[in-house]
Amino acid sequence: MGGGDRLNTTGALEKKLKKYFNYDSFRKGQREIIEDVLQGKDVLGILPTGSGKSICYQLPALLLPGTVIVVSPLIALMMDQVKQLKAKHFKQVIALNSFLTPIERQQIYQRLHQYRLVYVSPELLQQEQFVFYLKKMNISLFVIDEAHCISQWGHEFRPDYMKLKETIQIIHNPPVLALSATATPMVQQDIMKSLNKPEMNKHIYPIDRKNLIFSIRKVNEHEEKLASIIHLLTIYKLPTLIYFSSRNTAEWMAQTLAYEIPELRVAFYHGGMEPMDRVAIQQQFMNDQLQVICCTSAFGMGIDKSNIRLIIHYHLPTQIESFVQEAGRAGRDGKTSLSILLYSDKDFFIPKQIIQNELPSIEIIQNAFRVLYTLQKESNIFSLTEEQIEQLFQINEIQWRFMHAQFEKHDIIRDNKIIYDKGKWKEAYQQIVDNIQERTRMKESKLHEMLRWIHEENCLREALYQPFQSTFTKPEDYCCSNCGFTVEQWKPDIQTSHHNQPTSWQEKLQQLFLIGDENEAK
DNA sequence: CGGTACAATGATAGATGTCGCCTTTGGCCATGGATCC
Repeated sequence: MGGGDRLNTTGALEKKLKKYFNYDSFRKGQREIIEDVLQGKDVLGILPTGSGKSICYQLPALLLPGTVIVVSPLIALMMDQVKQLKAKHFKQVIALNSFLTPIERQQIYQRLHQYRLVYVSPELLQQEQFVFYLKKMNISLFVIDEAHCISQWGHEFRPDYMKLKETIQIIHNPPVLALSATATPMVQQDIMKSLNKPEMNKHIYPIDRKNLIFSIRKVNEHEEKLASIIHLLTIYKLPTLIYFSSRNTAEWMAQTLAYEIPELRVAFYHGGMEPMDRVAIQQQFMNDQLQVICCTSAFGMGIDKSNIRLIIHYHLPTQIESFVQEAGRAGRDGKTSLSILLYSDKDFFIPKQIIQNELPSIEIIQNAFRVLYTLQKESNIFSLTEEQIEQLFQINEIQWRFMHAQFEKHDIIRDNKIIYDKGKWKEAYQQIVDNIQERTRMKESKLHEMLRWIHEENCLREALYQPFQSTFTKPEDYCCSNCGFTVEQWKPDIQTSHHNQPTSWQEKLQQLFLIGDENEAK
């Protein structure tokens, strides 16, 4: 491609950007990624939150012939994006999910090629019927949004994330764009490996946030945590998230706080709640009708509230990546915000247990092979209900998902049939066991990394970002509790965070037109 | 003892009735979209 062509392309890019998204210029990273994408290269993009990642595929969707497929981890995220695009008069876009009736779904499948942008879950990509239609289409780009989910969820919790590489093959190898706001070099490697794309063009930008203050407070008893939280919430009436590793504790804290601080508007949020309730709580928090949410890790992805000022960790996550994500939900507007982790030595046990429960034990694997062998002798058809599986294999649903994915991977179960081969089974058993041991070791070392950070004596900021990138920006004023910061000296900017502050007419108009946050975050 | 999602299915309680039925004022039946496991 000659220089002249390049210039024309660039001009066209900006024109489209203005026309469809009403931005005058690109933000850092966007142009570089889009140019690579338009040239058909495979791209891995790590851009900080609020930097307009979605433009990186939405704009190419308008320019490229054919359809762009976007793999998204949450239905709510897909719906949100589609809503925003439709408000911008980008109509050839759809989110496919279980909210559609089977009839609607059929109709959409048949005219799928008419859409420029199609959002799907990784699970849907395993539906044969859906892939049947995809195969016949011209797919110009295959996007994985929130690509760290491959690494974070794909190995056990949502194994369909690990099958994306097969889908990419089946739909005739379109260019791939993987995007995330949080990925250590290790996670980047994992993403590229699981997509079977070792040669992706990397566009990595720093993700450190200089407006966040990091603070760790060590306590002896849980009562001290409660006292600390009550103290903090009495001083600071700010949009706040408190993270827990257990649903019960989150509920208990919400109730206790409501009792202890009567004027506080507080709620709890976790994955075990009704979908309707979850949406309601989230909305009330967004609209500043709720000030504090006691939540598990279920609360976060897709929460686009710019003025969260305080993140408290009552429990510690199993890895630094999760902590950075959760703490990073504060101060999206760039204003100084505070992350406080409350730690007692006993807390080590919870993440340790969670890690242990994620994968089946060796005994369970042995038993599973025995059970499968017995079943296979009677009939090679594998059809059991969930209850039967839990009974026979002594396993929970999540562990079974992992096992089932492993059995399919090693060709022990195929199309609900058990295929017996002594040699193959023996080898598969060894590989599965090795895999589990390796994964568990890795998780434990990640937990230790988290604990090492908690016990760090030098700058917390430096130690926190060190696994992610080589450099970071040191703030002028407050840095962390190891660099002389104490909670008492913090004077947050109350102006923008107080719920009674009237929003400007521009903001109201923006909300009305569902234009989203992309203009505000600087 | 502890956490994350999606899709697809079957059971269930509650609303509806392009003039539902029968009769007088609600009770009963078939139907098929939400909701809960």
